Amino acid sequence: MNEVAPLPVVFLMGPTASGKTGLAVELVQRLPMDIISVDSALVYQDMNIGTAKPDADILARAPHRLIDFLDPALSYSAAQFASDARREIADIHANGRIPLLVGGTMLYYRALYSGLSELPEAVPEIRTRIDQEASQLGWPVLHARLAAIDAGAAARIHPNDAQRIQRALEIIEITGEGPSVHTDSRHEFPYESIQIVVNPTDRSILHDRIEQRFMSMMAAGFLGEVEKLHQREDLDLDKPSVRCVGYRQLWKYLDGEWSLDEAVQRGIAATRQLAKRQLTWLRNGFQAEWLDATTDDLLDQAISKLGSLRMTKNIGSAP
RNA sequence: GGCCGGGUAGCUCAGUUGGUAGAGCAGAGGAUUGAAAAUCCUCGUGUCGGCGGUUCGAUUCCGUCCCCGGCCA
Repeated sequence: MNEVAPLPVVFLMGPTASGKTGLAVELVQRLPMDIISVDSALVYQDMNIGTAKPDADILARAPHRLIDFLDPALSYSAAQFASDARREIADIHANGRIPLLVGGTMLYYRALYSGLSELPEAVPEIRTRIDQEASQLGWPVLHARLAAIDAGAAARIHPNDAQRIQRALEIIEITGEGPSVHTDSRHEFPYESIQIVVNPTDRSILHDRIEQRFMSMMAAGFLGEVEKLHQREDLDLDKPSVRCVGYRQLWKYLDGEWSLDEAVQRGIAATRQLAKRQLTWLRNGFQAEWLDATTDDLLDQAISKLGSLRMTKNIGSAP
């Protein structure tokens, strides 16, 4: 085998409303790059306004892969993303171009970069059954059951964390063994990655942007978009799509639980909380270059970070 | 102008039979392996509206003033 330098991949990360998409669109118009979205909400069809999905105009100039292909009744997953993204990366490289991964779903970046263990995928019937058991016995009982089978996993999962207890029990049911015995098969990322974070230095600027964006979503017909989903018989608050920030809160307004004003205020708060969690990931889970989203020459700064990239397969950064 | 309620954490409010106070929400930090825009954990000192008085001690009782509601003029 001849020594071939790894092909480049760029991660453009940041919290919601930080301006990632705008920067990405400018980048692909100047560099030979193609965008792959890394976003668990943009995958859904018929969810455009509330997810801040790029419009047709922008997509014409800067096509995005892995958006707008899944019905809101269906679930996606980090594992499916990792697999889809690997396929798209290979395709873009085959065209002699550089994949620009843009988005705010940090677990997806991690699944792609570090890999996931060999674990079975979700089985809805099992989850439903575990939910029913939990409603009768309570999650602490199920947590105790997990502890008896896999003490390590139980120690890692808080007794109140229903979602993770359920997942662990699901793995046990399918494989006959606890999650701990399956969790050591991560891989090396086979590409040279450049990781960039865009974020306003001052949190209050991000908060203002989030509020303004939510208000313009409302002005653009966000409620009508949620109403259409609400009318469907096959959607409810248990669906990952409906749980998306903003959608969940407007859904509760449509259910008559909250006033519209309360739903909007809670939607804005939920978006700020999302941004905070994203920043926690970015601070602790990656070693990226941070750029101030509010700076005038953001594009130039980003381009200079990418200066060392090579497009073709046989030219890499020298050893 | 009179009467009745209220004025306590950024917001909504609880409470202290007088020993300087606590919830929810918001906010901050953290975790994160097939739901991840999800799920979960941790973090609460603030002239208890102002000024006087009673008291060893007042946010709590009394007086007075200010502000916000409601009713009556």
